Amino acid sequence: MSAADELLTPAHCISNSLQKTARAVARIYAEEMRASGLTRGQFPILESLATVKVLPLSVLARRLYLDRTTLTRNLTPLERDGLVLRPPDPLDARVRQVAISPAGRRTLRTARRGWKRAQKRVLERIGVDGWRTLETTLRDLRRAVSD
Amino acid sequence: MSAADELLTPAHCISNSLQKTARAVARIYAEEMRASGLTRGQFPILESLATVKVLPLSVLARRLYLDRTTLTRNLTPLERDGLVLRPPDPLDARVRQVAISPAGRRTLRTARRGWKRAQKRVLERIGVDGWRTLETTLRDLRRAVSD
DNA sequence: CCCAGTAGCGTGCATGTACACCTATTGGAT
DNA sequence: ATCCAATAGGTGTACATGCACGCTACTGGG
Repeated sequence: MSAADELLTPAHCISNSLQKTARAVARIYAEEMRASGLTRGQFPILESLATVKVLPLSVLARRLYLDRTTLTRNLTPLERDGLVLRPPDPLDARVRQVAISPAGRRTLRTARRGWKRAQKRVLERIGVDGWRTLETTLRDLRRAVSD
Repeated sequence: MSAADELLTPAHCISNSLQKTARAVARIYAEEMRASGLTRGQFPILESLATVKVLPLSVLARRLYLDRTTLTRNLTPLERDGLVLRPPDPLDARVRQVAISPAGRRTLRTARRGWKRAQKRVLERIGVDGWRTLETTLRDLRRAVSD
């Protein structure tokens, strides 16, 4: 009888706990960013692209802890709206790179205002130090389950 | 210039951090539970129903931090496969209750074995004490943003 | 130089997520 | 008794997620 047996009952499911919390928090961000036209899923994609020229799809997917095929789908509306470009890699015809467009940068600047409001709202509830600690814990957890 | 200004840049997005971690962790559970036929989203629904007779849809949705209409969709495959029932409330014709069926309980028992393997795998990585702390933090965060 | 193996991507399918909008029922106010 | 605001729920639409499968292009050993 290990001391951790209690944690091996479904009420303590790590996956569900994360999922529920992600849903609850995501509502705040979705609400504040609605006017920008970007969803809470599209925003991190554009943010990742903002500081680089181009990235292969697979590399971007890994950074976002997203399945490669999921990222392909998520890029569809962004490409349709002209916010991202998909140039080929001149050195390897298999690779389709991803890049943010000028229109994408403009949309991103607008969305950042709503994002900041949401981040502030949640930070007020959780506390700055609380988030610093939690952020580290979550990053460690992601890495621990992804090797 | 507040000490928290650094946390108000998108690289420190609380929503995305939770979302990424939830995706990374969910893969472990999906992998271990695949054979049971239950998804990582269906499992918490059946678990919630296992300890009660019936629940109104809205009450169940609130407990899972799910939008009411999302739960309606998520119940569709469960009802189709005979794992949940949707009896009417004899006292209020507007209410459609949700209940687990005997077949649902059988499936749930099988799925729990896979779930336990996944939970063990993640607990090994994060550590028992790490999860105790994180679990509390996440529950507090959910409640803080949901009032 | 050729081809087997592999790497990078996209699509079909099923499920997950939530907002806008709709219908039906209820219970209280008049 | 009637009306109506509030409540419970479902549907249309759009985006999110990832597995199975298949295609094309590169790569390295013979």
